[in-house]
Amino acid sequence: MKLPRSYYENQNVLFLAQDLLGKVLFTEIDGRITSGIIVETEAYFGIQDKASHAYGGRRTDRTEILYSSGGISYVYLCYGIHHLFNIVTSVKDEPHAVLIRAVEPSTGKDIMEFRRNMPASKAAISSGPGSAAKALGIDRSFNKKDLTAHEIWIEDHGILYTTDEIAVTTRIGVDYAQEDALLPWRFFVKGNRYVSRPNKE
DNA sequence: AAACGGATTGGCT
DNA sequence: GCCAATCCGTTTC
Repeated sequence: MKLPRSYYENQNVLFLAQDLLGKVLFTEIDGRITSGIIVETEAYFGIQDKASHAYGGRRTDRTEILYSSGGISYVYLCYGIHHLFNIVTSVKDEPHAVLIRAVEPSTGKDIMEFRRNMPASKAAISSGPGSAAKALGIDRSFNKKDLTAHEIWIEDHGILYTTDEIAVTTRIGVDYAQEDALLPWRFFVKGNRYVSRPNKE
Protein backbone atom coordinates (compact mmCIF):
# COMPACT_ATOMS: atom_id res chain seq x y z
CA MET A 1 0.00 0.00 0.00
CA LYS A 2 2.58 2.58 1.08
CA LEU A 3 4.68 3.59 -1.91
CA PRO A 4 8.27 2.30 -1.53
CA ARG A 5 11.42 4.34 -1.97
CA SER A 6 12.02 2.77 -5.38
CA TYR A 7 8.81 4.36 -6.67
CA TYR A 8 10.20 7.84 -6.09
CA GLU A 9 13.59 7.03 -7.58
CA ASN A 10 12.03 6.73 -11.05
CA GLN A 11 13.98 9.11 -13.26
CA ASN A 12 10.97 10.10 -15.38
CA VAL A 13 9.40 12.94 -13.41
CA LEU A 14 6.74 13.51 -16.08
CA PHE A 15 5.60 9.90 -15.69
CA LEU A 16 5.54 10.25 -11.90
CA ALA A 17 3.60 13.51 -11.94
CA GLN A 18 0.89 11.77 -13.95
CA ASP A 19 1.11 8.45 -12.08
CA LEU A 20 0.68 10.20 -8.71
CA LEU A 21 -2.87 11.18 -9.69
CA GLY A 22 -5.16 8.89 -7.70
CA LYS A 23 -2.52 8.07 -5.09
CA VAL A 24 -3.44 9.01 -1.52
CA LEU A 25 -1.33 11.46 0.50
CA PHE A 26 -1.36 10.95 4.29
CA THR A 27 -0.10 12.93 7.26
CA GLU A 28 -0.15 11.99 10.92
CA ILE A 29 0.14 14.83 13.43
CA ASP A 30 -0.28 14.23 17.17
CA GLY A 31 -1.90 10.91 16.39
CA ARG A 32 -4.46 12.43 14.05
CA ILE A 33 -4.46 11.10 10.52
CA THR A 34 -5.69 13.03 7.50
CA SER A 35 -5.43 12.06 3.85
CA GLY A 36 -6.45 13.20 0.39
CA ILE A 37 -6.54 11.70 -3.09
CA ILE A 38 -4.06 13.53 -5.32
CA VAL A 39 -5.98 15.07 -8.23
CA GLU A 40 -3.60 17.76 -9.54
CA THR A 41 0.19 17.84 -9.91
CA GLU A 42 2.98 19.68 -11.68
CA ALA A 43 6.39 18.38 -12.71
CA TYR A 44 9.53 20.45 -12.13
CA PHE A 45 12.31 19.24 -14.37
CA GLY A 46 15.54 19.81 -12.49
CA ILE A 47 18.40 21.96 -13.66
CA GLN A 48 17.09 22.48 -17.18
CA ASP A 49 13.70 23.90 -16.09
CA LYS A 50 13.58 27.68 -15.67
CA ALA A 51 10.61 27.32 -13.34
CA SER A 52 12.51 25.00 -11.00
CA HIS A 53 14.28 26.24 -7.90
CA ALA A 54 17.21 24.09 -9.04
CA TYR A 55 17.44 25.73 -12.48
CA GLY A 56 20.98 25.94 -13.79
CA GLY A 57 22.20 23.66 -11.02
CA ARG A 58 21.56 26.23 -8.32
CA ARG A 59 22.41 24.91 -4.87
CA THR A 60 21.47 26.93 -1.81
CA ASP A 61 20.52 25.96 1.73
CA ARG A 62 16.91 25.87 0.61
CA THR A 63 17.32 23.90 -2.63
CA GLU A 64 19.94 21.41 -1.50
CA ILE A 65 17.23 18.90 -0.54
CA LEU A 66 16.12 18.73 -4.19
CA TYR A 67 19.41 17.03 -5.05
CA SER A 68 18.67 14.10 -2.76
CA SER A 69 17.60 10.71 -4.04
CA GLY A 70 13.81 10.50 -4.47
CA GLY A 71 11.33 9.92 -1.66
CA ILE A 72 11.86 13.08 0.40
CA SER A 73 9.57 16.07 0.90
CA TYR A 74 10.40 19.63 -0.11
CA VAL A 75 8.21 22.23 1.57
CA TYR A 76 8.82 25.93 1.14
CA LEU A 77 7.02 29.16 1.95
CA CYS A 78 5.53 31.06 -0.98
CA TYR A 79 4.42 34.72 -0.86
CA GLY A 80 5.25 34.69 2.83
CA ILE A 81 1.99 32.93 3.58
CA HIS A 82 1.58 29.57 1.89
CA HIS A 83 3.43 26.31 2.38
CA LEU A 84 3.83 24.37 -0.88
CA PHE A 85 4.47 20.63 -0.73
CA ASN A 86 6.70 18.91 -3.27
CA ILE A 87 7.89 15.35 -3.69
CA VAL A 88 11.60 15.03 -4.51
CA THR A 89 12.03 12.37 -7.20
CA SER A 90 14.69 10.66 -9.34
CA VAL A 91 18.24 9.82 -8.31
CA LYS A 92 20.83 11.74 -6.30
CA ASP A 93 22.02 14.95 -7.98
CA GLU A 94 19.07 15.00 -10.38
CA PRO A 95 16.78 17.56 -8.69
CA HIS A 96 13.40 16.67 -10.15
CA ALA A 97 10.25 17.29 -8.11
CA VAL A 98 6.47 17.05 -8.26
CA LEU A 99 4.29 19.79 -6.77
CA ILE A 100 1.00 18.62 -5.27
CA ARG A 101 -1.56 21.22 -6.33
CA ALA A 102 -4.84 19.70 -5.12
CA VAL A 103 -6.25 16.73 -3.22
CA GLU A 104 -9.73 15.34 -2.68
CA PRO A 105 -10.32 14.97 1.10
CA SER A 106 -10.46 11.34 2.18
CA THR A 107 -9.50 10.54 5.80
CA GLY A 108 -10.12 12.97 8.70
CA LYS A 109 -12.35 15.47 6.94
CA ASP A 110 -13.38 16.98 10.27
CA ILE A 111 -9.76 17.78 11.07
CA MET A 112 -9.31 19.36 7.65
CA GLU A 113 -12.42 21.45 8.20
CA PHE A 114 -10.95 22.75 11.44
CA ARG A 115 -7.58 23.54 9.83
CA ARG A 116 -9.22 25.35 6.95
CA ASN A 117 -12.12 26.84 8.87
CA MET A 118 -14.62 25.86 6.20
CA PRO A 119 -16.89 22.87 5.50
CA ALA A 120 -15.50 19.96 3.45
CA SER A 121 -18.43 20.51 1.11
CA LYS A 122 -16.52 23.51 -0.26
CA ALA A 123 -14.03 22.51 -2.94
CA ALA A 124 -11.75 25.34 -1.81
CA ILE A 125 -10.87 23.33 1.30
CA SER A 126 -8.05 21.55 -0.56
CA SER A 127 -7.96 23.13 -4.02
CA GLY A 128 -4.64 24.77 -4.92
CA PRO A 129 -1.19 23.96 -3.52
CA GLY A 130 -1.37 26.26 -0.49
CA SER A 131 -4.85 25.05 0.46
CA ALA A 132 -4.09 21.35 -0.04
CA ALA A 133 -1.01 21.61 2.19
CA LYS A 134 -2.88 23.49 4.89
CA ALA A 135 -5.77 21.00 4.88
CA LEU A 136 -3.28 18.20 5.50
CA GLY A 137 -1.49 20.17 8.21
CA ILE A 138 1.72 20.51 6.19
CA ASP A 139 3.97 23.40 7.17
CA ARG A 140 7.71 24.05 7.11
CA SER A 141 8.29 21.43 9.77
CA PHE A 142 7.43 18.88 7.06
CA ASN A 143 10.42 19.87 4.93
CA LYS A 144 13.00 17.12 4.34
CA LYS A 145 10.78 14.30 5.61
CA ASP A 146 11.26 10.69 4.50
CA LEU A 147 8.10 9.76 2.60
CA THR A 148 8.52 6.10 3.49
CA ALA A 149 8.34 6.85 7.25
CA HIS A 150 5.36 7.55 9.51
CA GLU A 151 4.76 11.33 9.55
CA ILE A 152 3.92 11.83 5.89
CA TRP A 153 3.54 9.16 3.23
CA ILE A 154 1.65 8.16 0.09
CA GLU A 155 -0.43 5.02 -0.47
CA ASP A 156 -1.61 3.25 -3.60
CA HIS A 157 -5.31 2.46 -3.24
CA GLY A 158 -5.62 1.15 -6.78
CA ILE A 159 -7.31 4.26 -8.13
CA LEU A 160 -6.41 4.43 -11.81
CA TYR A 161 -7.26 6.96 -14.49
CA THR A 162 -7.13 6.43 -18.23
CA THR A 163 -5.38 9.00 -20.38
CA ASP A 164 -8.83 10.22 -21.43
CA GLU A 165 -9.58 11.10 -17.82
CA ILE A 166 -6.40 13.14 -17.34
CA ALA A 167 -5.88 16.68 -18.62
CA VAL A 168 -2.38 17.89 -19.52
CA THR A 169 -1.81 21.65 -19.55
CA THR A 170 0.77 24.34 -18.89
CA ARG A 171 1.79 25.05 -15.32
CA ILE A 172 0.28 27.75 -13.09
CA GLY A 173 2.04 30.87 -11.90
CA VAL A 174 5.37 30.31 -13.63
CA ASP A 175 5.24 33.09 -16.22
CA TYR A 176 8.69 34.18 -15.07
CA ALA A 177 10.07 30.94 -16.58
CA GLN A 178 9.67 32.37 -20.11
CA GLU A 179 9.48 29.61 -22.74
CA ASP A 180 9.44 26.90 -20.08
CA ALA A 181 6.12 28.32 -18.84
CA LEU A 182 4.62 26.89 -22.04
CA LEU A 183 5.58 23.28 -21.33
CA PRO A 184 2.64 20.90 -20.72
CA TRP A 185 3.82 19.70 -17.34
CA ARG A 186 0.64 20.10 -15.28
CA PHE A 187 -1.64 17.10 -14.85
CA PHE A 188 -5.12 16.90 -13.35
CA VAL A 189 -8.18 14.66 -13.16
CA LYS A 190 -10.79 15.99 -15.57
CA GLY A 191 -14.02 17.02 -13.92
CA ASN A 192 -12.75 16.64 -10.35
CA ARG A 193 -14.18 19.50 -8.32
CA TYR A 194 -11.04 19.99 -6.23
CA VAL A 195 -8.81 20.85 -9.20
CA SER A 196 -7.68 24.47 -9.13
CA ARG A 197 -8.29 26.54 -12.26
CA PRO A 198 -9.53 23.60 -14.35
CA ASN A 199 -10.24 25.84 -17.33
CA LYS A 200 -6.69 27.06 -17.79
CA GLU A 201 -5.15 25.98 -21.07
C1' DA B 1 23.07 44.79 6.03
C1' DA B 2 19.25 45.71 3.12
C1' DA B 3 16.33 45.18 -0.74
C1' DC B 4 13.66 42.24 -3.83
C1' DG B 5 10.16 39.16 -5.30
C1' DG B 6 7.48 34.90 -5.48
C1' DA B 7 5.31 27.21 -7.99
C1' DT B 8 -0.91 31.82 -3.86
C1' DT B 9 -5.09 32.77 -1.65
C1' DG B 10 -9.26 35.12 -0.17
C1' DG B 11 -11.90 39.02 0.13
C1' DC B 12 -13.84 42.81 -2.09
C1' DT B 13 -15.59 45.21 -6.43
C1' DG C 1 -11.70 40.19 -12.05
C1' DC C 2 -8.38 42.66 -9.20
C1' DC C 3 -5.35 43.35 -5.51
C1' DA C 4 -3.44 43.31 -0.82
C1' DA C 5 -1.40 40.30 2.59
C1' DT C 6 3.05 38.69 4.33
C1' DC C 7 7.88 36.89 5.14
C1' DC C 8 11.69 33.82 4.00
C1' DG C 9 15.38 32.87 0.85
C1' DT C 10 18.23 34.96 -2.40
C1' DT C 11 20.64 38.56 -4.40
C1' DT C 12 22.86 42.77 -4.28
C1' DC C 13 25.28 46.72 -2.17
